Amino acid sequence: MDLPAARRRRSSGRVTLNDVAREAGVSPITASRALRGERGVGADLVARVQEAVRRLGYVPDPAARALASSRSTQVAVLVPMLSNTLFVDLLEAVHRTLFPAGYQSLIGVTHYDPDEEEMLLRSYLAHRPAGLLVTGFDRTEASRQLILASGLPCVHLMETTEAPGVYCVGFSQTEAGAAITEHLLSRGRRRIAFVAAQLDPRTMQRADGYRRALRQAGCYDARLELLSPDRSSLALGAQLFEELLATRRDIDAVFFCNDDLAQGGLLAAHRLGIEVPARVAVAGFNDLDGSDQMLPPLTTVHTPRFEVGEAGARMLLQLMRSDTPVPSSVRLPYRVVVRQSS
Amino acid sequence: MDLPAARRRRSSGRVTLNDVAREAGVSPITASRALRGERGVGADLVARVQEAVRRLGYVPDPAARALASSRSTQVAVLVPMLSNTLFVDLLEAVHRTLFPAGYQSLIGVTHYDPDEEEMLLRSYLAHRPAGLLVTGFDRTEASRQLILASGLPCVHLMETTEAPGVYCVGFSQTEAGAAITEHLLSRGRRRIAFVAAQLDPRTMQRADGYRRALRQAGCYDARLELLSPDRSSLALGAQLFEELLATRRDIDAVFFCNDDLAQGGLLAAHRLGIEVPARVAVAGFNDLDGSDQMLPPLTTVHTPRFEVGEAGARMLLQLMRSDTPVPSSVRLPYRVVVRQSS
DNA sequence: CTGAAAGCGCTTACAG
DNA sequence: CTGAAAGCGCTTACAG
Repeated sequence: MDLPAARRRRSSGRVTLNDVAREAGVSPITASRALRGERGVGADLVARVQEAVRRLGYVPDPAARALASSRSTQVAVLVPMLSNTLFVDLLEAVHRTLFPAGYQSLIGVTHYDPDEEEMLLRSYLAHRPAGLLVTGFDRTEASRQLILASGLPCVHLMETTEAPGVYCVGFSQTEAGAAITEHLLSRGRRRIAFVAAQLDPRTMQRADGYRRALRQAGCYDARLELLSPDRSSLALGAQLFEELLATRRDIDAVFFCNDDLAQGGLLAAHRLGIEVPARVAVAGFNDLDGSDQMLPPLTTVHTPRFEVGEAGARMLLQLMRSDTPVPSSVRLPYRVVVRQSS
Repeated sequence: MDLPAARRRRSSGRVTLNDVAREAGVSPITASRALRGERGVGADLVARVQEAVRRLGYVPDPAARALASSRSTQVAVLVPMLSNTLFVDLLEAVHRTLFPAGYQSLIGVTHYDPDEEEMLLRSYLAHRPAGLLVTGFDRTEASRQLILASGLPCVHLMETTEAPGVYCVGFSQTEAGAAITEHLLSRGRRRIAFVAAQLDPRTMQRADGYRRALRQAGCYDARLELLSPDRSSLALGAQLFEELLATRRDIDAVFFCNDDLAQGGLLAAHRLGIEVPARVAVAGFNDLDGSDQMLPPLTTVHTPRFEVGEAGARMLLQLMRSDTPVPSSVRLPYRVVVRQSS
């Protein structure tokens, strides 16, 4: 054991593919192919390899695999913010779909900042992920180039486009915004305010839907929009609702761009003694936890984030297998949930 | 270019450490050392290497690094559930501390299931993380062994122990549970109910604190505990509150083990026309988003999850540098936040 | 303080 | 359908 070769060993005692191959009486290449389910390997050999794996307790080394194949089993998933529970649900669905297929989610939170997204992208791309899941289409030109140059399969979540070669799963934020506005119109409301925070692209698409619906009804009034770049929260919703009521006294409805704001607005209405929906109807967006518990229960749009996460992950799985998903753009249904606040 | 050697090339065109070394006129080993800030490299050489890195746009390959050093720059972080925004805050603080130091968080969600934690641990350990951040101490024996056998630095979050060799940052869930109960006692309440969901270890520690405080005051009554193994949510809080009021009519206060339950309870009280705090005082735990907006604003315990995340990540950073953190167990302060619900 | 050699544990590309 | 050789891009261990 004092041979130079032995002294140079750095072996960690880890069970390697070589050990498995020897145990199964095949070559390492065959063992590798058998493990990865590459077809063209005899069924008997596959069985022998799997048995050897079980007996030895072999665990493949992702680092070695990534180095040799220049592709890991990690999928980078970029979302704006976890305090918006919408994205927690999305991640949950992504994880449930990807993990059983052998992929880990490498979660990145961009805080709605394109520059931060670009930085995360650089960092994660170095890890040779097997694929990319990103939120929406709004990013820096450099980010776009990074994604393109990586040549990695990439699926865009939450929004859709028909641009060729772009894979995406989402729903129409604009139409959903219009739908909830039309619901308020159908209740006889005419002075419908729009209150938004964060002002990210999807929020502004909802704003577009709101505007379109009101213009169509001949009720649009730009002064009824209250937009704040601050982070969305119940407290901000309450504050904006108060501000709205103090400055636009004739409104008869409010569409909040997210349920947390709407919940805050509803609580503020209580505090101010403003009757909902008698005096003002209130609607939210996303159908988050607690909205059905509010007083009165909140009318909102139930968005298919679980479905988006699952379908998006499935599409990515196809791309990673070099299959071509058809269609490349999937638009999922949302649902207006009418409760007592409108 | 038709030499056998050339035909076998798989080069991805990637800029490698070799390129950097050549550009800087040093050996790859020296370049490697200079990049990792290993001391014992001449300052002039370090500068030349860094200049070459900049010029070539070199990005180190984490897979190759992990394979060669059997250590990656990823830190596995295991939390129970992201729908409890407590853990979103924790992760945020962890990421803010680890990322600038060159580490990525590999987030794993256990869903409060020790078996799922074990599975995630196996999967993540294969990735040779540089360190481990786990929630609490309650896990399978196999998980414990996996962590031990990995030899990786590991910091436990949210709870503390004085057991030697165990690194942890948290606060006393038991004392915090006792403190909020004592606050209710100090308000003259004597029939104080305890309502809990999920029933994870930390929830049960809060229950212990509740019991201890009430026993000390001679007010403990086991029938005032309402424990549900279901997932915590506003809806469940509302339901449990109704159940409590229907079956324990003489209570004068409720301590909910988490703010989401308490918020649901407060909303249920409104619906039922039960005055808070006149008829029943209500207290929560964690001080989550919206608790200050409730009607009335919720009395709760503000828990130091940002601080736990940051201090825990810092401690892990020390361990990964092979420093020995002193002390090995850090107990952070919580704060009883008295609002109008009590 | 710097370097030449070997190796980490896989997979790719070629051959048969 | 199976395999021997080379290589992925780093770092470790040894030497000077």
